[in-house]
Parts: sequence; structure tokens; C-alpha cells
Amino acid sequence: MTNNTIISEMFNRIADILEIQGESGFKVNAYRRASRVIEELGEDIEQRWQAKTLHELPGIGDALVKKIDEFLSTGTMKKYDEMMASSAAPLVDLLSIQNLGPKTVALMHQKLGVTSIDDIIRVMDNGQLATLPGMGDKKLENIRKGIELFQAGQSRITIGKADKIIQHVLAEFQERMPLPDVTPAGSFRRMKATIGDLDLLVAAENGAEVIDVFVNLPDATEVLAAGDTKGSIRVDKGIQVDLRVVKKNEFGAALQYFTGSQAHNVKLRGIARKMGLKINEYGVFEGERAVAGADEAGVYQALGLPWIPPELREDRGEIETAQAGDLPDLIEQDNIRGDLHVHTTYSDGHHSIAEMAESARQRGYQYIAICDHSRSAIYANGLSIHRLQQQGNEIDDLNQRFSDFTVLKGCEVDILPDGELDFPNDILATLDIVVASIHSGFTQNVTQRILKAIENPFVDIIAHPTGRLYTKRDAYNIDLDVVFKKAAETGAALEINSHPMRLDLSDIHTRQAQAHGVAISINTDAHTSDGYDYVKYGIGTARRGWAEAHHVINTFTIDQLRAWQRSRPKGRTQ
DNA sequence: GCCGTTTTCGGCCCGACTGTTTTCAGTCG
Repeated sequence: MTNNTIISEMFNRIADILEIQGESGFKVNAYRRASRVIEELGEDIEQRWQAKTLHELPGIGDALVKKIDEFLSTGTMKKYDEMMASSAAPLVDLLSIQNLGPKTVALMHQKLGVTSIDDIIRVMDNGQLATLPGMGDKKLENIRKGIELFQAGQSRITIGKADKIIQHVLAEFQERMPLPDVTPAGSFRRMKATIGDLDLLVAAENGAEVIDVFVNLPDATEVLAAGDTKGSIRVDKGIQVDLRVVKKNEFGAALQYFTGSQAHNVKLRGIARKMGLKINEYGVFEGERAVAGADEAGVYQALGLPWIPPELREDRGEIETAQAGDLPDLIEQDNIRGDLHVHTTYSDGHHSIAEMAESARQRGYQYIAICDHSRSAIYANGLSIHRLQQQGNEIDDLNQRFSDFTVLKGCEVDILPDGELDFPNDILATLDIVVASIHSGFTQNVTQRILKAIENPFVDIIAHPTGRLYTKRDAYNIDLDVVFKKAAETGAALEINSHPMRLDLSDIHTRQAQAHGVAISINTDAHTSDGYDYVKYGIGTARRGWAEAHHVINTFTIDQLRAWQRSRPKGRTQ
């Protein structure tokens, strides 16, 4: 774990405990904000500490600088230790249970000595919990449901899964109530890699009727709330979907509000307050008078800002950048001209080279690179040198058929546990594109192996650089900072792998890579022709990483791509 | 605990829904 992660988690834990202790919510929020800022910091906090620039970080004041300083110089933090020694400390895990907040947890602890889920179940079953003030049958039932959900292990889902769910719910809803203004909001609209719950927004006058249709959808396995303007259901596997209804002239304000992020919105509200305005989900108000609300751009305009793309709305400097008129011209899906990491039936893909090529061509692409696995990837039917050459011949034949499309000969070559590549250089030299990646030896010198691969002049792209698989596997222990420096030096590109379980590089890493001047390649790693669809998630991640089209090599034409290869400081031509 | 062209003290985003309440607290986002 990095120091950033450790300190971020310490602050968050302190916030949890303070909240249970009934401390001022503002103090609790101060710790939470600092925790988030440090977690998302695109650099090692130790560097800032040494440079004595910690206090420049938003939300980090004198008191927190002191605590960070204490931790980095001594390895401990007195405040944290005190908090962890308090009687409230064991209760923080209970906060993850839905319908159970700090007030209730503290009350159960004080009156009944509850410190664990088992304790809660015990006092629920023996009737003691019902004796507490404000504890009615329904509240007990909701807590019981919350515990069941928690024990089922429900947590965040990938954006790919969220996409499927939301499309299905939308289709069911539109079938029963076709309305023009229905749209997803929330972290899904911001294209976050993982989604906690889903938000939908509808413009309509008959709120209660809309909500009634929504909570009665076949997809709804449980109804959590049903009011006049807000409904909340649970669908498949416990995912919560909220729907809000607003009037048409409020739609922009509501879309802005429900897209978030919370941190972004809090900052906007602060700006509004200073301007003597008030902003909520119904509009921007000067006194009683609405000055904006129908469309989202108008809401930002009322605050003196240009419209900010949803993917940037994380309070990572986008508001200040917008105020300065410096927002990036973010990459769009239409900018993508090819895919540089595609599999076929030669290894573990499910479609032929011709099928993959034709599908890409129909999508308007100009090229793809066939990058099947190399010989050591036994699990994935990796190619021997002989089969790689056969494949090359097939690609040559296929290219004869196209005048407007190019199939590039490539390979996803394994970086072996000893740091060598799985094919010798004289073989790699016969290929148009070489993608290198780690598929084994996840704990062995990963950084050194990747550095060595980057130094090989034939390697154009490092695929899925951190190896993280959402909900299955953490990233390798890799020092990305030195990887970025080396990639900038040789001109090798790093991949944003668009598969929703990967999205690797992440948004934050993408922004960091860019800051180092590293080229990016947004690939799908498609194993079927449908796999190209995943590019939208890669694009979303790139946009969240503030990437513009010129940062991304597969926005280039085929000629520009080849020129890029020749221009690399330490690429194959030198 | 943070922060400051309204403040170095006194603010700190704002509202919906639920449940247990005769006017509001807790939770959530």
C-alpha cells in the first residue's frame, strides 16, 4: 500500500469514528475531503511532503499538514491511534450497512452495548432493539434488510454491467411511458469505472404517475421509496436504481445536480453563494427568481463558467481550469481511427481475422492490429513462431482485398517472469505493431520487467499496465512513476485497455501519464467483433483522465501512426 | 478541520423520503 492510500484511509477512518462520536459534521467532512484529495492525488504524497507543498492541496490546512508530517516522519499518527483506541472504533464497519447511520449505531452501542453485526441480530431477535426510542417495526425491518444486503457482499459493479442494467431498465420504462427527456445521470454519466447505484432523470409534469410506473417495472425486485418526485428500486442482484422527476424547465439544473460528483457540486454551490445565488436541483436562483435551470450549460453560465463535460466533474481542478478558460478539448469516440489490440481464433478470440477486420471496417475504422497471444500463453492458445508467420501470410492476403482498410500484423507478446519477451527481436521485427504485457509472475519484479520491455525498441505499446481486474484482482505492485518516465524517454505508448473489468490505465493514471508526456493507446482487447463496443468505456476513462485526441495514437491515420513509430526517440528505426 | 474581494470568526450545499413523529430526526445522495 502506498503512503497515499494509508493516509487517505486513516483520515477516512478518523471521520467515521468522529461521526459516530457525534462530532460536528463539518469536521467530519473536512477529514473526508482530505481523504479523497489524497487518494486521488496523482503523485506520491511523500514528494509533496519533502517539497513542503502539502498545504497547497485543497482541504489540507495546518492541522492536517501536521498529522501527515507526523505520520511520514514517525510512522504513526497520534490522533489516529487515539481514535482507534476509542470505544467507537469497532463500530465503523457497521456504517456500511444501509439504513444504518452514525446516530443509530451510536445509540445501539450506548444503550445495548452493540459492537458487531452479530450483536445487532441478537438484540433484534431478543426484542431489546425495539425498546430504543424511534425504533418501530419498519425501521427494524429496514435494518434487517440492510444487514442481509451487506452479508450478500453487494458492492460496486463495473460500468459495463451498469450499462447493461440501465439500458434494460430504460427499455422497460420507455415501453410503458415513452417520454422524450429520460437520461442516466450520476457516476454512470461521469463514466466512472465502477458504479455504486444508478440514477435516472425524467422531465414530466405527472411525477406521481411516472414514479408509479417506475416502481412497478418487471425489473424491480424491491421498492425502496416511492414519492411524488423520487422513486427508488432494487433490480437484479441488489443494484439500486433511483429515478427523479422534474419539470421541463428544471431539467438542466436537475441533470447537473444528479450527475455530481458531490464534491464538484459542493464547490459550485460555494461559487453560487459568493455570487449571491442559490443553486439546487430546480435551478439557479437569485432570491426567488430562477435565472437558469432549463439546460445544463445555462446553469454553468449563470455561475460564470463554461459547460464542463461530465467526465471531468470530480473536483480535480476542473472548476478552476474552467474559470481560467483552459478546459481541455477532450477526445471523442469519433476521433478513434483504429484498434491496436485485437484477438482472433488464432489464439483465444472467437472470430477470424477477416471477421474482425470487416466488423472494424463497418465501424468506420481505418485499421486494426491483430495481436494474438505469444507462445508461452498456453492458457490462451498462444501462437508458435510458425503459426505467427502463417497468420502474417493470411493478413497479407486479406490486405489485398482492401483499398480503404489495413490489417496490421501484431502480437501481444508476454513479458516473461524473467523479464525477457516471449519472442526474439528478429521475429518482432517482422511485425507492424508489438504490444507487450504481463500475464504471469504478478509478484515478481513487475516494474523492472516492464521497464525492460519498454526499452526494447520493437515494443510499441504496454498493454493493461497495472493488471488490475475489477472485483477480482488488485494491481501489481508497480512503480508507475518510473514507468511513465521510461515510456516518455523511449516514446513507447501505454494502453488504456477498454474492457470494463480492466480500464487500465485508470483515469488518474492516464492524467499522470499525460503529464509525463507519455503517448496513450485506447484499445479494446476485443476477443469477438462485439468487443469493439467496449471502446466507449476506454474513451470515458481517457476523458476522465483529461486526454485530448492528439495524446492518443489510434486517433492517427495509418500514415500518421507509422510516422509516430518512426519518430519515437528510441523506437525500432534507431 | 478548512477557509476568506462580504469574514482570522463564523460560516460550511441542499433537498427527498421514510418512519415515527404531533413538528422532526435520520439516512441518503
